[in-house]
Amino acid sequence: MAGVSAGTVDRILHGRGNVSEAKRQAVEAVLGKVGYKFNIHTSAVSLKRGYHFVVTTPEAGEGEYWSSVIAGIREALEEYSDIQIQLDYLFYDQFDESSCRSVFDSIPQLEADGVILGPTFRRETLSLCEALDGKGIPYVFVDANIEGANPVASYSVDQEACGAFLGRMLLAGLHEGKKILLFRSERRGDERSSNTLAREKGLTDFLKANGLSDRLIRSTIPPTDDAENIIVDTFRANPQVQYAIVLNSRGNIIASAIQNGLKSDSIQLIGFDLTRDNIKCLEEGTITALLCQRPQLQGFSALRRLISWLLYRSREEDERHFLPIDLVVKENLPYYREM
Amino acid sequence: MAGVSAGTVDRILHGRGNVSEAKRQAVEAVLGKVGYKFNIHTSAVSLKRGYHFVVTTPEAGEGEYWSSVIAGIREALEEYSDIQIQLDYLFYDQFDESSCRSVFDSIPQLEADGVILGPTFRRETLSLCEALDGKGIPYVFVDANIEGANPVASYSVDQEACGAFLGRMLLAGLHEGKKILLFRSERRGDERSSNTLAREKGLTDFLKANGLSDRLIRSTIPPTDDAENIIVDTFRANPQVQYAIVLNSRGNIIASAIQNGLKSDSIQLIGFDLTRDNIKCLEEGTITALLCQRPQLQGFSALRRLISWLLYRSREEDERHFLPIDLVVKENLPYYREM
DNA sequence: CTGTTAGCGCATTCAC
DNA sequence: GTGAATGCGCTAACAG
Repeated sequence: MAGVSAGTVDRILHGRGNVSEAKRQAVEAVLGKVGYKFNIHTSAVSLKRGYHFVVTTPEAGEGEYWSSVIAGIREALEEYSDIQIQLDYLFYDQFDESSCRSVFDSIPQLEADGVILGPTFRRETLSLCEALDGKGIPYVFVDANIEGANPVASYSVDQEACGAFLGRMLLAGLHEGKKILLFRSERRGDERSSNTLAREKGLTDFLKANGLSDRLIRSTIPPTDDAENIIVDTFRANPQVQYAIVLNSRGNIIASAIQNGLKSDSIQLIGFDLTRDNIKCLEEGTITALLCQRPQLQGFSALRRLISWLLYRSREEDERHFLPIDLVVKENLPYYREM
Repeated sequence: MAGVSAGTVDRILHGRGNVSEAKRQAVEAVLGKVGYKFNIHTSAVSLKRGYHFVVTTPEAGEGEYWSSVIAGIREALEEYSDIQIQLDYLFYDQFDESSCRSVFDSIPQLEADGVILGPTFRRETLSLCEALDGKGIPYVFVDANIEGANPVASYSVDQEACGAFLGRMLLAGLHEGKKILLFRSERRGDERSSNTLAREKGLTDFLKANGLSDRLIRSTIPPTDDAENIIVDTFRANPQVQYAIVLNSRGNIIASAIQNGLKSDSIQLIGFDLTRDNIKCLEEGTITALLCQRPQLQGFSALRRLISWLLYRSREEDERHFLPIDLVVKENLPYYREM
């Protein structure tokens, strides 16, 4: 239609240059007129080369949060199995900044075609992103977005909204004179994760807005072996507690403490994430509800985005994607096998 | 690898016959060994023919439940835009059995390649399915499964689990001595929908199991113009009500009644489905929570399943798919734009 | 029953 | 700068 060959159209589609301005305009006019849509699958078939991606996240123990993200990445790999993709997984210790640094430092030298990045430490992440920017290597964030970096996209949930959502649940169920006990976990050398902090901010803002601030009691889970005893003591010292809250995925620890030390079933426990341990607690009824953030979909979307970026430099307006926040209880759990 | 031509492999892959047993076995052995995976997209490209599907559901007014299902179908159409698909939409009146019958009766003559079916009336549905079975036309259910039919697949949620889920929410929040007011809607000539009945069963079973049966009050929304007054009167007659429940997508009607006639903000209203009216109520705070059943994903999955069935006779073990049950409140609503 | 040929949208290579 | 030729997985049409 534009009087040019397939080769020229291909050069235009991929912005490879070596095309005269006149032909470019002619072809783009036709493309618009016929509503051309790039076909990523036939493209992949004829594409000879493969891609090499690096995936770097905190260690993903079986049944834990990050392994769901990885599972999502694997599903995308399956979905796009017509494309030859090699993945390198580089895990770091999310409680050890120097472990993160040494892993991140090694990544730019790998000359990957793209990186999927589960960030924890802001400084290390920014330094890695800067190096990747310098080499023109695209990267995508999962689980959290880091301000100041230039990712192709990020897939996470609005953590403050999570906190507010949690507040809404409490508001709906809190009885006259009862209290909310919020457990923070304290771990070796760990400044608390930014996700957890954002959740707490969302929660406290919500409680304040609804006049419930004085119902909130804060407590700390020590990293020591006698944590369970201390948790039990905290509950004993606060018999008015109706809700126990844990803002990370370790709700199962509180569940065991209640179960073993308190033998109470009047306390409602709300936690985060469908980890294997948490699922078990939900089934047994020792955890009432979990807030979840579609980790599989995060991983899936991240890899898909890298592929579409590399095969076709598709740009979108807002590349900060916020995924839904799900509430999972015993009754809807069986249907929450993601995707 | 099996010493046969592409044509023979193609015949085997699609079970088109005209292949000797020996070659079939040889090829299938190789297929298994190399982990062959059918590529639906390149298949579609070389496929000359298009497909013609019929979609038949209750009328899908803008912003209503069924329009989300349709939206999901449209998304799948987009996703598989490399395949030429023509869709015929045939809507019927879900409160008028004879409307359904006349629409369903016309479908077998259309000689479609496949049908997506949103069932309401059991008898009409079974009769249509029988006709389609006779013609070898595949069909997929959305929103509900009808026992006795032979669909390629069905995509719905477990409605009893929905009811139990709802019960769980009530159990968590119900205060001492407070009541639950369940509204049933009564409409012209309408036996109540089987989905609504299943939800009610799930709810009542749950309440009974948790010793809350005596907290439940049942009421009826008449189909008349003075419905709002009657609803208000019901609330006035039951001042102990803490929760109001509507098991269909018309929760917004109760919301207006409370808002206009009662001016109370102490009643928590829980409904179903992210319809436009319900979304508005959620944002305004007149509805506390909605249970949702991924209507878009239902539609999307249904069309995708028909395509994969026709392009490749992929069989799966259990083709009764139960989608997740989501809880949406004001705080997570912004992130629930499906898919 | 089976193989060959042509062609789908796409990417690459190479000659001009 | 540009177009022609080749090949990817796949299906269709046809010859034998």
